[in-house]
Amino acid sequence: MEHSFDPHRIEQRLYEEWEKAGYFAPSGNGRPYCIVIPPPNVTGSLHMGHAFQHTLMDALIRYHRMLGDCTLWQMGTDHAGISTQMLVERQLNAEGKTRAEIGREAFLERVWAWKEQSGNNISNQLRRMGSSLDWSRERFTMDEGYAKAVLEVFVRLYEDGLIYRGQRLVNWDPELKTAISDLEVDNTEEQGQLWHFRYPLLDGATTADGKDYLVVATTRPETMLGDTAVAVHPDDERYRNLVGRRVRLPLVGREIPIIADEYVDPAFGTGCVKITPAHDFNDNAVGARHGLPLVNVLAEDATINANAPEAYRGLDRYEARKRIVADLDAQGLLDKVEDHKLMVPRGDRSGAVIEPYLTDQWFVKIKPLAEPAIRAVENGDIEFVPKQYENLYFAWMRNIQDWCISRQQWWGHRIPAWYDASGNIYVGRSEAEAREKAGLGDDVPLTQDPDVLETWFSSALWSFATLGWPEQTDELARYHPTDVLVTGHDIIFFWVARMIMMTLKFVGEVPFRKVYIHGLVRDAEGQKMSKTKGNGLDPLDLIDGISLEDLVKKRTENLTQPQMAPRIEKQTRKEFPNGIPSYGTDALRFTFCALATSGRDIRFDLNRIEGYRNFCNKLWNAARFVLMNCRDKEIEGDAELTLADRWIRSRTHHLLADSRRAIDTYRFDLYAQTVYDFVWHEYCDWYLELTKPLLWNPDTPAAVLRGTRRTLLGVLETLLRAAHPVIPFITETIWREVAPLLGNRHPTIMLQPYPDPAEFTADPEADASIDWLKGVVLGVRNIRGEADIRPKQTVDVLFQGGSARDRELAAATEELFKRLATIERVDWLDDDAEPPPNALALVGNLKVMVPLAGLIDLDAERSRLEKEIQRREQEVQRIAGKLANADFVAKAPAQVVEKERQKQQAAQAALRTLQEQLASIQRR
RNA sequence: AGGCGCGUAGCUCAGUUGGUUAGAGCGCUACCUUGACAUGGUAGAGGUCCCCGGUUCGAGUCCGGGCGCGCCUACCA
Repeated sequence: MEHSFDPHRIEQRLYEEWEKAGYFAPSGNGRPYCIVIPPPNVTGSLHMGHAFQHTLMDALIRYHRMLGDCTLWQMGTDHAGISTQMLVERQLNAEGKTRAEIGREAFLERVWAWKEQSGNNISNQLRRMGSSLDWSRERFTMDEGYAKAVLEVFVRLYEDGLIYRGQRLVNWDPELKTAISDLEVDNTEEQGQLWHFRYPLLDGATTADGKDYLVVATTRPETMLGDTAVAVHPDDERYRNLVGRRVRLPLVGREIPIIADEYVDPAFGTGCVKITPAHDFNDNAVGARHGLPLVNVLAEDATINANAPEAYRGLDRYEARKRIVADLDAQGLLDKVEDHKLMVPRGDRSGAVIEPYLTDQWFVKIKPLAEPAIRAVENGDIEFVPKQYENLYFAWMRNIQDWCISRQQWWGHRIPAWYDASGNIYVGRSEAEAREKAGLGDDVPLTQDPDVLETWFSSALWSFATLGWPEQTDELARYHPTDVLVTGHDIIFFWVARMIMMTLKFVGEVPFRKVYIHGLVRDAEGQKMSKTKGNGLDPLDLIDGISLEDLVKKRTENLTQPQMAPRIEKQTRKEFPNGIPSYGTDALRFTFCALATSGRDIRFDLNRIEGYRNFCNKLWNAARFVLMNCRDKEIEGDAELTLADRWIRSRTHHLLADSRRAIDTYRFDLYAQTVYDFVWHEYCDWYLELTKPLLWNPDTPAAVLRGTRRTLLGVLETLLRAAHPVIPFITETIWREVAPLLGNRHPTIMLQPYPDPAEFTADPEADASIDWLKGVVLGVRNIRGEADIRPKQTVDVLFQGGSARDRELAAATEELFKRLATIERVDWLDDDAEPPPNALALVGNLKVMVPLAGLIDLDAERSRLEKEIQRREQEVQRIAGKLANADFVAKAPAQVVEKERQKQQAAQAALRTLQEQLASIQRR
C-alpha cells in the first residue's frame, strides 16, 4: 500500500469494475428496496445539490444492498422542457439562426442531438461520484415507453373530466411566449412607482367633496387601456352615491361604470380602484362578479395590441407606460406619482416580467386529485422526514389551484388533442383513436394542438412510469411503491405533491413511503450557489482539483450577465487563492453526509472536506499498520483476547448499533460522526496504540498475538463494511487487502453483509477497565504537558490510595500504561507513607503521582493545582446547593438524589486531597 | 400579512424522553519528525446555550412574550 491515500489511483478503475461485474443491478431474494433518482435535466450538468443528494441516496442504496435487500436505484433523466429549449435556442441564436427559421422539426432534431451529446456528461459525473445506479434500466422522460405513459395519463384524465381546456387568465411569459404555472413565477420585491390618475365623472356627478373626477392609483399605467370599471368599497361613505354612475376612461374614451365590491380596501390610496379584468388576477375575479367585459390590450410579446387606441399600438409595454403617463400629464389628469415598493412577478427561467394574460390553455382540475393525496400523508402512508415539511405540504395542497399544463413550446410531450375547422376538440392516444371515438371520417381535416405539456406533468409519473407502467411489469409489482424519495424542499410542490397525486390516481398506491427532504447546498458564506453569482462549484473539481485560472475561467464563461464577470473573478481569487486541491470522491461524500443535519441548508466549506480527506488518510494508514503487522503472520489457532481486544470489540458493537440506527433514521450526520469518532478516537488513538507493546514484544505469547491480530483485522474488516455506504472506494480498496487474511475471498465489499452488532459482544467490564486506563494515562499526560516535559523524557509514577480494583487494573495494564504515558517505573506507596514531592493527578480515590525530581517546576505545578482546586470547589458548591434544597431531596427521583450524594462525596474527597497537595507544595 | 424554521465556543454545527463538569470538527496556543499517518501526535485555552418571564426540586431542552436572521405562501390597486 502507498504511504498515503491517493484517491486517483483507485476510484475510476473500481467503478468500472463494479459496473462491469453487474453489482449495481438488483440481485438476490431479499425484500425489495427501491429509490428512483430525481431525474436530473439531461442537458444540464450536476451541481453540488445533486452531488449531495446522490451521496445520500447512494449511501442508502449501498446500505440496503449490504443488508441483503433486492435493491434497485432507478436511473433516469428529465427532458426539462423550457430550460433545454432555451439552451438550444441560445446556441442557435449564436449561429445567427432562429427557431422560427429552421422550423419545428429541424429544431427538435437539434434538441435530440444535443440531448445525446450532453447526456454523457451527467452519466460521467454520476459515475465519478460512485453512484451505484442500475444503468441497465436507465429511462428518459421522453423515451418511447415513457411517452406512452404520458399519453395514457392525459387521455384518461381527460376522459375522467379532470383535464379541460379553457380560456383563462394565466401567467404569461412574454419573452418565451408561453404560459407558465403559478409555481414557475418568482415574486421579487422591486422599487417602482404608484401613479395616481384622474378619471372624469360623467353626467355631472361629483364626489362628496365636490370634485368632478375620481382618483385611481396604479403601478402599471399601461393596463388602464383595458380598464372596464372603477371599483369602490360598498360601505365607503365617500363614494356610495357614485356607485352605478360612470366615468370616462381617459385616452381611450370608453365610458365605464363605477361598481361596489368588497375587494376594495377603502383605507388604501383614494379607495378607488381601476379594474382591468384582462390583465390582473384580482380584477378578473371582480370582473367575473360584476359581468364586466374583458378588454385584452396586449399581444403575446407584451406590446400593445389593436384593442387599444391607435397611438399606442405596437409599443412595448414599458414604452407605452411612459407615453400614457406623459399624455395623461399633458391633459392634467396625472394627480401625483409616488415611489412604491411592489412585488414583481418574474418567470423562473427567463427572468422576464410575467403578464396575467388571457389565452386558451389546458388545465388539470386538481382538487379531486389532491384530496386522496392529502389523506395519504395525514394517515401516515407517506411520511416526511423531517416531519415539519408535512405542514408545508398540507398548506399548499389544501389551497391548491387548477394546474395549467400546456406550454407554447416545441420541446416536450405534444398534447394529444386535435381540432376540426370549427374548433371542436378531439382527444385520443393517437389521431386515429381520436377520430374513431368521435366517429369522425378521414375526410374531416384535423390539426393537432401545437402545444406541449409542461415538464412537471411528465415528471409526476416518475415513480411508476420508470418501472414500465402502463404495462403491468414485474418491476412495477416488485419495486412499487418505492421506499424513499430523497429531494430538496424547493420542489415539494413542483414534483413531490404532483407525483403523489398522479400515482394515487393511476397506480392506486403511494409512490413512496418516505420523503427525505434535505437542505440546499450553499457556499461558505451561506449564499445560494448559482451560475449568475458565479459562486457554484462543480463536484468534479473538488474530486480532481482545479487550478485558480481554470476555475476563474469556468465561472466567468458563458454568463447570461457578462457584466458580472469582474466581480466573480475577484471573489473567486479571494476565496480560492490557490485553486482547489484534489480531495477525492470519498472525502466529498463523507463531507456531504457529515453536513446532512436534519432540515437545514448546508454551508459547504473547503476546511470541512479537507478534514475528511485527512480522515480517509487516517483510515488508510491504520490499515497499513494492521497489514504490516498481520500479513504473513499466523492468525489461525488458539487465541487469547486481551483487555484491549475485548474493549475494541465492545466499542465495535456500539459502532454498529449506532451506525445502523443513524442510517435507519436518516441521520447521515450522526452516521458520519459515529464512523469518524470510532476510526480516529477509538481504533487509532487507543486500540492501535494498545496493541503496539504486544506486537513489538518478543515475549508476547503466541495465543495473545493471534488474538490481537485477529482483532486488528476483524475490527478493521467490520468497520470497512460499516463505512462502505459513505466511502465506497477506499473501503473497497482496503477491504480487498484485509478480507483475504481472514479467509474471505469474495471479490467485493459491495455485496458483503452490512455488519450486525451481534457479531461483537458489548463488554461493559472491558469498557470500564479501558476507561480507567485512559484516566490514569490522561492524568500523567496532563502533568507532562503542563510541566513541559519533553515527549521522549520518561518519568516515574507512584500510585497511592485507591481500591482493590485500582490495584487490580494497575497490575493488568501496567505495560500499556507505561507505554502510553512514557513511564519508566511504576510503584505503589502504602496509604500512610509520606510521598516524595510530586505532581498529582486523581482518578477516583487513586492518587497518581509523578515525583518532581527536578523535572517539574514548582510554580507550574502550583498553578495547575490551583486551577484544579478551583474547579472542584465550584463543583462541590454546586452540588451542595442542590442537596441543601429540601424540595430537590424530597421530589427528585431517589436515584438522582443518590447520585448527587455520591458525586458530593467524591468531589469533597478529591478537593481535600488536592488541598493537602497544594499545602505540601507551599511548604517547600 | 400569515405559516414554518433557526439563534449553543472565533467559524460550521451536534445535543434523543428535562437530571454527571454542555460536545465535535475546523481555527487558535505550546511542545514534538517516536518504527501507520506532519493529511500526524500530545497537552491546553476558548461558552451569559439571543433576551425577558413562566412551569418544575431541576430548563440549552417544555410554555408565553420580545429581538435578530432565513425560507415558504399570499398580497393593497
